[in-house]
Formats: sequence, structure tokens, C-alpha cells
Amino acid sequence: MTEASSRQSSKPVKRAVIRPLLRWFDRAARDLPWRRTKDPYAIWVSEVMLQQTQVETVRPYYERFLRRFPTVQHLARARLDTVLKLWEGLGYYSRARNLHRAAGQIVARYDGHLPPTGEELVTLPGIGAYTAGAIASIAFGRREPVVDGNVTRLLCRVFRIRTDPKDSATQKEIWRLAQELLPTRRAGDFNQALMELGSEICLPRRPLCAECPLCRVCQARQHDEETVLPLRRARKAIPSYTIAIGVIYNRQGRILIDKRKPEGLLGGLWEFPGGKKEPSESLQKALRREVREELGIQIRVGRLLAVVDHAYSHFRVRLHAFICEHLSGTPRCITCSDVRWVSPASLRRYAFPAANTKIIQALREKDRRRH
DNA sequence: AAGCCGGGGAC
DNA sequence: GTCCCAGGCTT
Repeated sequence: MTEASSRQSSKPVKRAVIRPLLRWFDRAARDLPWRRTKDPYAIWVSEVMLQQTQVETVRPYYERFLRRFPTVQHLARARLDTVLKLWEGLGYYSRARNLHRAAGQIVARYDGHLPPTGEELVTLPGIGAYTAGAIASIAFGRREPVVDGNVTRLLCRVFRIRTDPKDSATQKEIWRLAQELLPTRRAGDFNQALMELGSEICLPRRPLCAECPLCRVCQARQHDEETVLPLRRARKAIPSYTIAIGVIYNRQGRILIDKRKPEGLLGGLWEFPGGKKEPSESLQKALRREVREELGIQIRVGRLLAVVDHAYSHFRVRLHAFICEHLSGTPRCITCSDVRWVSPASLRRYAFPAANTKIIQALREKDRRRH
């Protein structure tokens, strides 16, 4: 069974979403200027202004714009400069240019009336899938879905969608869910309720689940995942580093270890000296360079002891550990916070990162073979 | 699929 | 100050 087919919104699930959501909306809906009109033109203007822009920012612009251009014809006749001036400060000025262009097309092609279907609306400049669905459902009462950032977040949580909402397969699934959930009546209110709940309750970082009418059906909530969903980003190819490290012996058979700075990755842990290999250098050269830079000593790099792969949350490393010999210089901390010569047996008293303990393992096995 | 377009609010 | 937000269009 695929992920998608396991996430059908069955009849009972639909009811458990639609009824509390509409009931909540009836009680909690904000009184917004564009909710007081049924004029498709006014709703269109509001939806375009609301793209990427928050309600309180839009409010004064919307009022001024409709006073100045009360109908599609007024807007179509206006000069672009005038339209842009009214848009000044709202940002994303292509929205204003497209609005103006679309007004011309609506007059020319539709006798000044916005077409009622998403299919037609989406052909107009500046109207994409979201805005087309919003106008069709809110202004014309059609049963068409909307998916914006709020709906995406809400549905990812309610249906516990754990794939990246940006990738197209997930987008498709979210649109399908938004379509399936639509009630036969009040589709426009339902869509607005989804978006309102997303923007007021199902907040990005700290959702107010205690006040949410969908708390009981929310799958993310049931799994304590409401703050980790939706997935923030596609795991962009995590970087991979090649590291050369040295198990450096002195004449007395002791091994050199250094302590990492207290802050940052693996802070305060002990490790074998070494570091990242640059693309242009060999592992051996990288190791000699790193040890010189970190501790100010010269070494001779001997045979390869072990190769260890290790994955951190943000990157991967491949460690190449070499048996080395101390040649000259007294080790001193340049980029670490402590440094020590220790006997092989006492390595176990120091805290090492997991990747380093694998190297200690290899070291023990080598010594066992020698004895 | 990835980058661009602007401003605002949270922290 | 920095991080996060996000629809439509272009490449």
C-alpha cells in the first residue's frame, strides 16, 4: 500500500474535519473588509494583495485601492503608473502589473466580469492555482480547493504528511486532500476556515493546539509531531568530508590526543588530531598540515590503521586513521583547548566521539595481534 | 526543480 | 540584527 492510498479522507474523517472547522469559523472568523462583499472583483483584488502578505498589511491598501478603482473597468482604464503608486510599499510589484493586465483582458474577453471557474481564471496573468481556487470558491461558491502556505501546514499536520511539502508528489497529495475534504455546501467558507485556522491557530512554530477545533483528529498531534511537521526543507544533499587523523606515538609509546574547544560540534570531547583533506592534497599531506596547524609539531605518517564512516545530522565524514610517529616540536594547543600524551591503556578514560571510538577499537585489535 | 520577487513579524 | 514566511512566474 502506498503512502497516498493510506491517507484517504474517509466519510467519518471528512465529517470530523468539516463540522468542527465550520463551527469554529462561524464563531472565530475575523471581520475583514473583503469578507463583507460578494463582488468577485473585490475578492480578486484582496486575494492578489494577500499573496505573500499578511492581513493587517493588506487592509489599508485594499480600502484605498477599491475606493480608487471600484470596478474592473476603472482598473482597466487606469494608467499602470497610477496602479503602481497605490501599490507602493506592498512589494512584489509584478502583482500590480499583472492585476492591471488581467483587468484589460477581463474587459476584452469577459465583458468586464470575472469568469467563475478556476480553469478560466488561471489563464489570467497573476492568477495561479491558489488564487483561481480562492475566487471560484469564495466569490462564486464553486466546490474548488485552495492550497496556500497555511493549508499546506494544516494538512501536513492533520494527516501527518512526512514528506517535503515542496516536492511535486506531496503537493499533488495536498491538493487532492483539499479537494476531497470540500463540503458540498459552503465550500468558500470551508476554504477560508482552513486558511484562517492555519494563520491564527496552527502556527508555524508553536501551534495553539489547545484552541484548535481539529485537535482530536490531528494525526501529528497524536504523535507529538505538530512542531516538526511540515518538514522544513528537502534534505539538500548533505556535505561529505574526507578526514585524515593520526594516532601519533612518541618514543615512550604514548599516544597524542587533544581536547576540542568547549563550544560547538563535539565540544569538550577528546580526539585524535587531524582534519579535513583539501581536494588538491593527499591524505598524508593533509594530516601533516593539520597536525602542524593544530599542535605545531612535525610527524611522520605511517601505515593506514582504519577507515571509518560516520554520519552526523548535517554532514557525513569518512575518517582515515594513520599510525604516525612524532618527529619534532612540543605539542601545544593552537586550535584546541588541551593536549596530552597518554598510554594506550588509558585511552579508555577519555571521552571520544563515536567515530573515534571505532578507531580505538581498531587500535586494540592491532595491539592484540602484535602480542 | 530552483531562483527570483519585497516586506513584515517573531525571536 | 537574523531567521522565517510564501504564490506566481521565469529559467
